[in-house]
Amino acid sequence: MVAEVIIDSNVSKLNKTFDYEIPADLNIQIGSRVFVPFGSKKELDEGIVVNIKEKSEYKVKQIAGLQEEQIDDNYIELAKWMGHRYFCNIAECLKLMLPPGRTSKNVNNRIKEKKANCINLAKSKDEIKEAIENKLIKSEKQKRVLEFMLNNDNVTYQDINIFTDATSSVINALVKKGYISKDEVSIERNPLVNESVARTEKLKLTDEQKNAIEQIKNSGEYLIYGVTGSGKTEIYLQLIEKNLLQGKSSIMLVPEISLTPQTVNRFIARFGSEKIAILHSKLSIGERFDEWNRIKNGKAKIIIGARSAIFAPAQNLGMIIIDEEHDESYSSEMSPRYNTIEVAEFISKKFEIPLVMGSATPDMRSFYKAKNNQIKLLTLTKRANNSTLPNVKIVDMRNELANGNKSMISKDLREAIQRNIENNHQTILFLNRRGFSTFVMCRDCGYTVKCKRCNITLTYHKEENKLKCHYCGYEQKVVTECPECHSKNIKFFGAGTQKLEEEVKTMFPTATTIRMDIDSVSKKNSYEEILNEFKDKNINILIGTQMVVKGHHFPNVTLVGVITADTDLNMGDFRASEKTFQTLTQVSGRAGRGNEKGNVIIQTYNPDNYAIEYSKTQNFDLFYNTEISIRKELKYPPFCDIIVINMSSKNKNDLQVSIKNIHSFLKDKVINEKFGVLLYSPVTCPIDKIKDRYRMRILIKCLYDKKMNRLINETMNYFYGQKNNNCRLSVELNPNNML
DNA sequence: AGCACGCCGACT
DNA sequence: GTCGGCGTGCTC
Repeated sequence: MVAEVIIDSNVSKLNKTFDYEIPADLNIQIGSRVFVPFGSKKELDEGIVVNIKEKSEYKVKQIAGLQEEQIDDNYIELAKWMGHRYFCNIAECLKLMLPPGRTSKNVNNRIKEKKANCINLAKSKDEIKEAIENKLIKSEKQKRVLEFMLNNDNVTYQDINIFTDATSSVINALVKKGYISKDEVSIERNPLVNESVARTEKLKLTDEQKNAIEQIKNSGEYLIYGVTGSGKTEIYLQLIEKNLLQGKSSIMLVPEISLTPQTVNRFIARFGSEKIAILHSKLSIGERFDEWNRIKNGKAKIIIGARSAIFAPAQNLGMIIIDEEHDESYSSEMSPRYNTIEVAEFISKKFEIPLVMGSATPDMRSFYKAKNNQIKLLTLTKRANNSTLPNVKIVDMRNELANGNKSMISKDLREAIQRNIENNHQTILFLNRRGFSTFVMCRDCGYTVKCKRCNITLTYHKEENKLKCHYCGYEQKVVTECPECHSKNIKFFGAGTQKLEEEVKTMFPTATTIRMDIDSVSKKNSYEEILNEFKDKNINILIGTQMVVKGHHFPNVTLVGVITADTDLNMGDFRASEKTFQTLTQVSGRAGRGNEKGNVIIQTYNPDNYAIEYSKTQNFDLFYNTEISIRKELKYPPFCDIIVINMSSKNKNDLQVSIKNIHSFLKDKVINEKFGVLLYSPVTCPIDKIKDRYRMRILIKCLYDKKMNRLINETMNYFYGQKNNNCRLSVELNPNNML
């Protein structure tokens, strides 16, 4: 028998199967993880069997080894489907489904690498010995483990992990073997066991909630559409419980940013931590490995995680829940650029289980499907705790300017903040732009300081007194003289969170403030710490970017101020209105979650824009009706799909030649085969250069069907089949942002 | 991606 | 003569 094997490689040219003979003594199935000789390499390559057949037309080599765990064949199909749909290597997709930390190269190589990493200089056993003898290893514990590795040939990757990301099972194994004393094991590595949470019982449901739970029985897709506070989470909890009683597991996805202890604790309180596994990006490889295994061996039946948790090896999966389904983080920006909702749809169809999505501001696509009965719509109109929606006031900033107020804060907002401080209530100010000011310009010649690598205006950061590129992270000193005309008349325009914080401090000298954006989060405190400090110390004003928008519950926050609602509107993307409405609705939802009625003040230069106007009453239906007719007229999703073919190169000319070539290839096909598609000419990307690479793209509007899929895959094969002058090509399906 | 093969210039 | 630079092409 012959196995078709996908070789573990990200190289486009190797994105196909290779045939290998199955030796009689190995039990090889579809999904088996194997070691195979490949090319003229000395080391074996890792591969995954995706098909088995009688004969091969090639002269085949033999499979050299087999690893224990294997991938469920349904997931092999998923990987194949993803590879085609999202134009990436099947191997890359398969990696998402493998145990964490065991994703590349063969075991020997990984151990070598880890050994090299852990002592930073050793590449072989001799070198490790030498390092130990010469006392280059400082920690006694490390030394003992290194000796352990030297004396044992069958040391596993997990054992080696102890230097960077030890798993609790490895630590325990090493303790048992006497290589580490018990006292040395101070790290409790289960990400959940941090505090004991008091158990909660089922809450009493409203009729709407009851109805929703009753309706969600069979396989199919469901959209729970309900305003903030309408009790979606309680529905999830009770659905999961139903599954649990039938011995089935559930996957619940939440946006990365709202995967906080508060969210998780609510589930622990209901089900206890033993049954729950958490997966998110902040976990170390070791922690992830432990959680993965608890899922795989069936101990954890409730899987809560960010998008990649959709690939968790759930046993007897009974349901998938996607909370805040409109959230951008469900579309992967990195290869493989998959859409989590689509992957979940695939899995739910395959296993014939319900897919439950929830949002207060559903994605246009989902809601359109719901209106057309492709998704079952379950509406929650009432807030569960009977709290009322906040009062929303829209302030026209053009009038402020006319009245001589040059500050970022309008008169109305200033007065409201003042009242809030006096009443000892908290305020959140939202500004979707970090840094101090957006750009630095010479007033005499109009020169603006840009990143040489990305061609993006640099942002001034006052604390560090530096100019930063928000795309590549490049930093430089502040200019005091124009490099072009040598004028000293340099001015800082626009305003970010840092500047806002400064203005707030001047305006309210006695108030306490705290800032939350990428800069303050990554520097000193974690995201969690900032929010806790805000809550526990009853800090007057929290100033932040998008981060403050999602899913937190602050009972004492009664005022939310949106400094500029227009940021998203002006970004030149067909989703601009949708994003604006979503953001405003979400940010408004932060106000008045306790007993006090909340107030929201939205500052804008476009008070008549429908996205802003409808967010005042959080009227999604009204917004949807307006937006959907615009989408239909201009032929945008959900009435079509958008495919973007991105190309980049360090050489501008090579890029132009290459992309023209691809464009004419596409054009011929489209004309000859009479596709109903709109193929646009190659254009320079809005950001024309990132990290020294020039960027151009071709946009295609079409219905992304099998025929279109084949055309794009043919185009990619055509590109990779010729010399490509250091040009890179990547294709995105319905990308999040069009920059 | 590796790795080999092969074609050409540089150097003992 | 042969060592090594890297352009080209293949991997079941």
